[in-house]
Parts: sequence; C-alpha cells; structure tokens
Amino acid sequence: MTTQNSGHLGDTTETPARLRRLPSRLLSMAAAHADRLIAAGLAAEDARKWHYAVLVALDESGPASQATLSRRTGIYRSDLVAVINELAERSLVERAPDPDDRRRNVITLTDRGHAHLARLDEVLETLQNGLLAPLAQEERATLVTLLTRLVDHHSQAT
Amino acid sequence: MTTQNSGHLGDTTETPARLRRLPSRLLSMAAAHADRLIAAGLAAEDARKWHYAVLVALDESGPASQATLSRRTGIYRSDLVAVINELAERSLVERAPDPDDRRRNVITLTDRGHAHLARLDEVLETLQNGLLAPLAQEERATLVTLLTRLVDHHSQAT
DNA sequence: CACATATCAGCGTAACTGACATCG
DNA sequence: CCGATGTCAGTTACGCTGATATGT
Repeated sequence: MTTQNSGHLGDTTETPARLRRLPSRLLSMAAAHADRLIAAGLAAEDARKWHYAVLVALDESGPASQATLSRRTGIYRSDLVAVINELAERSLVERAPDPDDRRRNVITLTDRGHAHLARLDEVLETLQNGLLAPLAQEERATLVTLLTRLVDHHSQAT
Repeated sequence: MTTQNSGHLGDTTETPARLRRLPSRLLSMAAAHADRLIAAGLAAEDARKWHYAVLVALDESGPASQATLSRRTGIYRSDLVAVINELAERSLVERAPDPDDRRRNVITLTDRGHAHLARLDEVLETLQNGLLAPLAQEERATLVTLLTRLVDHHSQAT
C-alpha cells in the first residue's frame, strides 16, 4: 500500500473550522477567486483589470493627466506608467504632452479605446454574473451593500 | 496659484461609479484592507497569518507531516518550509523526523506554541471585530454566510 | 517502477517606497 | 524654495511551478 499512515499522526485533510469561519480569510479567498476569474476573462480580450479601470476613468470624466488618472483609479502613479504604455501600444489611448503644463501628459481615449471598453463592459458583466452565480439577486445586492460599507468606512478613516 | 488646471482636462478625483460598484473590485478592496489590518495586528505579536493557520491546524487535528499541514491550511508545500522554520525558531513547534516514514517530518505543537496560539486567538477576535465594526451583528453573520457560499461553490468546482 | 515527501530556486503580479529630473 | 509630474529602480508578499534528492 502506498504511503500508509503510521497512526499516531492526525492526517485530517480538512481545513480547521476556526480558519474556515474567519471573516478576513473568507474575504481573501473570495477575492482571490474573483481575481483569477476576472484576470482570465480579461486575458482572453488581451486586457487586464488595470486597463479597464483606466479606460473607464477616461470614459466617465474625460482626458486627464497620469497623476489625475492615478487618483481616479487608485493605481499608483509609478505603476500607471506601464499601464498607459500597454494601452498606447494597443492604440486604445493616446499620450501627448500638455501644451499648457509641460510636466504633464494628456491621456485621451481613442475610438478603438471606446470600442474596446464597450467590449470589456460586456465581458465584465458576464464575469460578475459568473462570480455571483451561487447567490440570488437579492443576496448579490446585499453583498455589494455590505462590502461597500466596509470599504467606505475604512477609506474614510484614511 | 499652484498647479492650476488648464480647463480642458477633466480633473475629477473620484473613482468612477462603474468601478466602485464592481463586486470583484469591492471584494479585492475589502480583502486588501482586511489583510493589512490582520497583518499589522499579528506583526505586533511577532506572527503572520500563516503562523496562525499552522498553529490552529496542529491544535485542532494534532501533530502532522508538512504535506498534511499543507493540505489542511492551503499553504503550498514549498512555502510551508519557511513557515515551519519561523515557528521552529520561536520554539512554537518542533520538527522531528518520523521514525515510521523517514521521508516525513512530524510537526508538533510545543507548550509555548499552545500559549502563543491562545494569545493569537484573542488578538484575532479583536481584529475581526475591528474589521467588521461598520456592520451590525446580524449583518456580519450575513456577510460570512454569503462569502462562505461563494468560496464553497468555487472550491467545489475544483 | 510509480508515487510521496521535504526542500530549493525561480516566476509573475500586486502593492508600495524612494529617488530623480523637469517644470510651475 | 516648495510642490506637482512622469519615470525608473527596487522591495515585500503571495500564489504558483519546476526540479531534485530521498524514501515507500
């Protein structure tokens, strides 16, 4: 027989109840799973979640400098550089120096960027539904409400 | 005036609604915040969350090999090595070769480990309360239920 | 031989810090 | 001089893969 247990060791394979019930752990696991789902779905469109965040920010509030985009999306301005590079490579945004303030780059959504964003909106809608599949509609709303309260409460404390 | 906006740029600093409402994003942000809270609280006890996971696993199901602990906690076998090293350095666990199967190490909780775990249980209780502070008791239970459903559903699909 | 175990080395991403040159 | 901006370098942690030596 392969690898028989010697008997004096607890060989339980299940996660202890104390761990399973920890809210912080549940949050981590749910978030990790959500991230994998979203990342995989977006990768199929040659996109990542930061791409989406930037495109949405540009779409909702118009052209902006990288520093402004950083504030709108929560992406660090140092990391934003690479994201804008990728979006520009794909011709989804344009990066041009701001004539009125030569420190700045003005980032603008292109037509292709608009189209791509529309596509990503659809994809994300589907992905979110997949993620929340085990919950009824009302429960989904409840979850969103509770999470929003948590997030708001602690970003306010900042 | 410092850094005045030239006027043709949307300088809104707020996160777009489409992003704020995304369930996957809410999960990520809530989890990130939870992680910071827990990590900081445990650091004050010279511990990390994986320490707690291993100690709990040992406490609930008894001495085990590293492979078994990996299965119980979800920590990868390769990463577990370092965790056990840290716990052993602090004399919270003992690592001894298993005489009945010489591939294995038997990891055992020491008395200090037990005491430390008791302390961590208290600390975590407090931290979870802090994390869930913005929610009423009933809402906390609801959140845990919903998250558990999400996590279970997708770990079952594995 | 196939499989399990412990270990090490390494990768990709996310979140974050520090420094720097440029410009207002 | 102070502060904002874009950029680069680098750190830490995490989740995960691959290889290897040893043993069943």
